[in-house]
Amino acid sequence: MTPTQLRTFATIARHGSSKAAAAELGVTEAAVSGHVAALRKELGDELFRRAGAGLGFTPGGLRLASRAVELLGLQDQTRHEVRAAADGQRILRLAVSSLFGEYSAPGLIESFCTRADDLEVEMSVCAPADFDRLLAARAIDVAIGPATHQPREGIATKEFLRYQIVAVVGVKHPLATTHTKNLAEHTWLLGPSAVDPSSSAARMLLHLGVPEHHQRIFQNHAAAIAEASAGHGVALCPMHMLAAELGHGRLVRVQSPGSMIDGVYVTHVLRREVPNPVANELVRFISTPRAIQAMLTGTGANVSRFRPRVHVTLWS
Amino acid sequence: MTPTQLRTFATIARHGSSKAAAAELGVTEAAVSGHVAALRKELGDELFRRAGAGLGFTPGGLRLASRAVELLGLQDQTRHEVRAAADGQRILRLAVSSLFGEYSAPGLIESFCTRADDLEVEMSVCAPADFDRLLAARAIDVAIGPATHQPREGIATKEFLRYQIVAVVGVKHPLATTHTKNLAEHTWLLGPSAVDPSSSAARMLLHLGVPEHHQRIFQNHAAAIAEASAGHGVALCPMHMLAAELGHGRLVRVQSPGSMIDGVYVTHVLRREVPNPVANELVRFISTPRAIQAMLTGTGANVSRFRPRVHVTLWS
DNA sequence: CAAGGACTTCAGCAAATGGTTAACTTGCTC
DNA sequence: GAGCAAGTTAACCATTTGCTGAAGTCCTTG
Repeated sequence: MTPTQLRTFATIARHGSSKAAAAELGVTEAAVSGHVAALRKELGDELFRRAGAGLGFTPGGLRLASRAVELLGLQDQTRHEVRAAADGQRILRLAVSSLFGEYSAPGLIESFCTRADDLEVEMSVCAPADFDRLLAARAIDVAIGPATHQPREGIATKEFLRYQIVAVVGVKHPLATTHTKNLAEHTWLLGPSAVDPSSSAARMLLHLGVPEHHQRIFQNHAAAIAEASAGHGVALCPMHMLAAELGHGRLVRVQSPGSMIDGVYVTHVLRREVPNPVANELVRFISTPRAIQAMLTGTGANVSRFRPRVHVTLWS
Repeated sequence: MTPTQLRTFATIARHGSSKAAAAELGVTEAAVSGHVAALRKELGDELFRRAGAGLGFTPGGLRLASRAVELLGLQDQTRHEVRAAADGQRILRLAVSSLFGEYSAPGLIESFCTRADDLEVEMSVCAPADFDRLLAARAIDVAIGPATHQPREGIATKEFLRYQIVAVVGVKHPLATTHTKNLAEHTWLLGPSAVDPSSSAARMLLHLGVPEHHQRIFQNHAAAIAEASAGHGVALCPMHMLAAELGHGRLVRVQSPGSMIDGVYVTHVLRREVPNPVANELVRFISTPRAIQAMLTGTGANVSRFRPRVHVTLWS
C-alpha cells in the first residue's frame, strides 16, 4: 500500500475509469493496472470490476477510496505542517478527556492562546486510557484528564483542579421531588464519555446497575443535559457548570447515594528528557487563577481562532 | 515519505534513540539513519538532534512524530476495513453539515441502523462546500445538508425536510422584552457552523453586520444555546428544537427582521452510475414519516452502537 | 585528554518499484 | 459474430529502495 498505489486508486475512483486515471497521472494504462493488481493482492479484494458504463466498486473498494484520499491528504498536510513548524511556528498538541474537552478546555486554550502569537494548539478528544500511549509515541505534548490512581512509568502528573459531577434532572421529572435509592430504572442521558468503560461515568452506571437499554448516548454533554432539562431523564453535570443552571431553576440535583463523582484533573507529561517548551508553559499556566477562572466559566472561542477540524462518528 | 520512513521515525520518537529503534526494527543503525536522512531532505527540517541524554526534537520533528503514528494507524485500519468489507459487512459513509449532524443525524441514523444488522455508518461532520469534492472522490456515499441554489454537475439532490432557524435569547436578556433593529451590538453565541463563511449562519451575521469580536464560537450548538439560556447572548436554534425549550419558558425568540434562516435539507448523491445500495436505501428511508419523526425528536443513540471516534480542534 | 558511545556518511549490492510495449481477455454494441 | 473499447497480464528494463559493513564525526564522561 504505497502512496503511489493509493494515489492511483483514488484517481480511478474519482474518474470512474482506469483509462482516464492513466491519462491524468500521465502514465500508461498498464502501469495503473499494475498498481491496482498490487492492491488487490495485498488486500485480498477485487476492489472494482467493469460494469457496463463505468466501474462497479466492491464495498472494500469504496472503503479504500475514502481512506486513500484521507491518507494522501494527511500525508500532504504533514509535509506542510513540518515546514510551517520549521518557520518557527510553535505548536502544542493536547489530548483531553471528553468532559474536560467540552467544558473546560475551550476557556483554557482561548486564554492560553491570547498570551502568544505564533502558537497553534491542536486538541484531540480521546479516552484517558490512550493518554500514555500517545505521550510515549510523542504524538501529543500534554494530556489533560481525570487523575488515575496507579502512577505510571515515566509519566509525570500534576493536579490542578478538583471537580465534582452530579446527577441532575429537569424540574418536572419525578426524581426532582422524590428521593429514591433505585436510579437504575430511570433513563440516563449521557455524553460520549459513557462509551468508554473505564470512565468514571461508566463505572458509576455499572455500580448503580443501570442497564444498557436505559442509557442514551448523545454527541456531547450539553445535548444530554438539554434533554434532561426537558424532563426526559437523568443526566450528569459538572458541579461548577450547574450553578448557573440551578439558579435558573431548570435543573435539580438528584439526591441519592452513589450519584456523585468526585475527582481531580491532572496534566500528564513525559517525565524524562527534553520537553516541548510550550508544554511546560501550559502546565505552569494551568494552575494560575486566570486559567482556573477561564476553565470554570468557559466562554466560547474567538471566531478567527477556532477551527473545528475532524469529527467522525461511527454507528455499527 | 514512505511508510518505512515513517515507521522508522515513529520508532525513534517512541524510544528517543536511533540505536534502540534500530534494535526494535531489527536493522542496523545505518539503515535507520538513512531513512531519517531521506525525511530530513524531503521536509527540509533537521527533525531531531543529539542532546545530552536522549534526543531533542525540533518542532517539525514533533509534528512529524504525531502524524507518522496517525498515518501508520490509518493505513493499518484501512487494511482491516477493506478486509471486513469483503466479508459482507455493509457500510454507509455519510457527510453532514454541522447543524444537521448535531440535531437530526443521530435520530436518523439510530432508526436507520435498527433496520439492518451488519451495517456500519460512518458520519463525518464537514462544511457543505466540501460535499461535492467528497462525493466526486467516492469518499462518501451520501451528503446531507442545506440545499444550495446552483445545481451541480453530476450530483442529484433530493429535498426531504424544511427547517427554520431563529435567534433566541434567555428570558433575562434585554432582547427578550424589547424589540430592536440592531442585533449587531449584541454578543452572539454560535455553533461551529458559523466558522464556515459560506454557511447560512455566517451569511446572516455578515448581513446583520455583527462584528467578529461579538461572535463567540462553541464546540457545538447545544453548548451555545445553553449559554444563551443563561442570558449571556443571542444564539441560533432550529425551530423544531425550540418548541420544547420555549415551552419551559427558558428561551425567548428574538423578534427582529433578518434574524431568521429558512431552508430545506437535501440529500446529495452522485448522479451517474452504480451507487452503493445502502445509499439508495437511506435516500428512500429519509423521507418516510418514521425518519422525519426521528430527526425532529432526536433522542440519543444506543450505547452499544454509538462510537465517537475522532474529534480534533485547532486554535491558531 | 583519551575512551567510548551514539549518530552519520559512504560504497556497494540485492530486491522491489514504477514504468514501458505488446499481447490477451472481456463485455458491450451494431 | 465482428468490431471495439477498456481492463489485464506478461516480459522486460532503468531507477530507486533498503540494507549492510566500515569508516567517520561529535559529544559526553571518566
